[in-house]
Amino acid sequence: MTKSKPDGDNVVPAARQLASYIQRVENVEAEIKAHADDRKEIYSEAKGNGFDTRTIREIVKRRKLGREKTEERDALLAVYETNLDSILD
Amino acid sequence: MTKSKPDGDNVVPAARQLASYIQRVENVEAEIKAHADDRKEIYSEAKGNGFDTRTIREIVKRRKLGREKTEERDALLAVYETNLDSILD
Amino acid sequence: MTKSKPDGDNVVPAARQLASYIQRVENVEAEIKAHADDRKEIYSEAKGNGFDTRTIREIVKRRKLGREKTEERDALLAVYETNLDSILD
Amino acid sequence: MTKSKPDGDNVVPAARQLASYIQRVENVEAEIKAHADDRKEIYSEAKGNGFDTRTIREIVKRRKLGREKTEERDALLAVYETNLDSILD
DNA sequence: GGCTTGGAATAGCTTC
DNA sequence: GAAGCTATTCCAAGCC
Repeated sequence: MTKSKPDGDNVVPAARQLASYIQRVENVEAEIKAHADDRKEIYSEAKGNGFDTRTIREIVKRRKLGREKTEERDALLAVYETNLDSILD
Repeated sequence: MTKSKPDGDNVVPAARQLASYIQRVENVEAEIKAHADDRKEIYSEAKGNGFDTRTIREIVKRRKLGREKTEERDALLAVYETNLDSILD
Repeated sequence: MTKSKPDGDNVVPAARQLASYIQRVENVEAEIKAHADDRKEIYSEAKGNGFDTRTIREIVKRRKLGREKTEERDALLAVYETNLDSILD
Repeated sequence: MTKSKPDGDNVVPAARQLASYIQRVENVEAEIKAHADDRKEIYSEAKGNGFDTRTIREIVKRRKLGREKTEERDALLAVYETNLDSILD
């Protein structure tokens, strides 16, 4: 036997550490949820004022991606669609 | 004509309002991302200390669901699996 | 007691039915997986021939949505972005 | 100029190839959708006969994972939850 | 081999 | 309350 100390010295600290991780995760998830609720409210308010939330979401995405990449993707899409126009549909 | 005011009095305010929504969404998304990064770090730290993050995630989920519902689901799963044991595999 | 028949007359048939559902689901999921693998191969081949798979995926989505709705969405996005141009960034 | 041939000799074949990929993808996606609908119907039928579809889905997942891994995960979850019992809640 | 993108599934919200 | 849509989460695979 390599140790004479009771399990409590190993297991319990590990359990406490595990509990700590779980509570920390639960705390940050509570924050995330609060902000997600805020966002939902913003969209709800925008919708109430006649804006299309889908389009707003898309704009937010495009801005996050960056103007340059967004334009590249738009351009490539246009090329592909132009080429297809004479063939499909 | 019901209005003599130029469009600017309508369109521009709408544009400003749209811009405001977008910025508010971007602000809360920045907060969400910060907290999500925190959570990722907690899991990373837990993993570094030998914990299984998948299991921790599952526990977090089960706690969020509540003890009662969790136990109900466990019980039902056990029933179904017991019944299947004599038939499948 | 409302019934003198052994449980087997109720439980076992239910268990058999449950097993049947599970196997039917597993069968269709095998089919789905096979086709999903096919799709992956097609994209892989397209990529090997120099096509951008992200753009192809987007085109597939747009075609699924339908030309009309796609154009509506594009148009609304353009309006929103034009209005924002003078305000944000 | 390295080539005297008209663009058509390059662009159009590429366009045709692109169109071919798109149609092949659309074909396999139609198959996938058909099978996904089948699966939905199976679950719907199971539900109509009193089964809990969430539990059936879980069983299908567990069987896909394999008995061994499933039992390992269950065991680890039990260990973690036992250790937490004395600390959290 | 890890990390980041992409796909699938689940769950929640919205709409009818 | 059912059904579609959206968003998030989870998992796998491909890239670095």
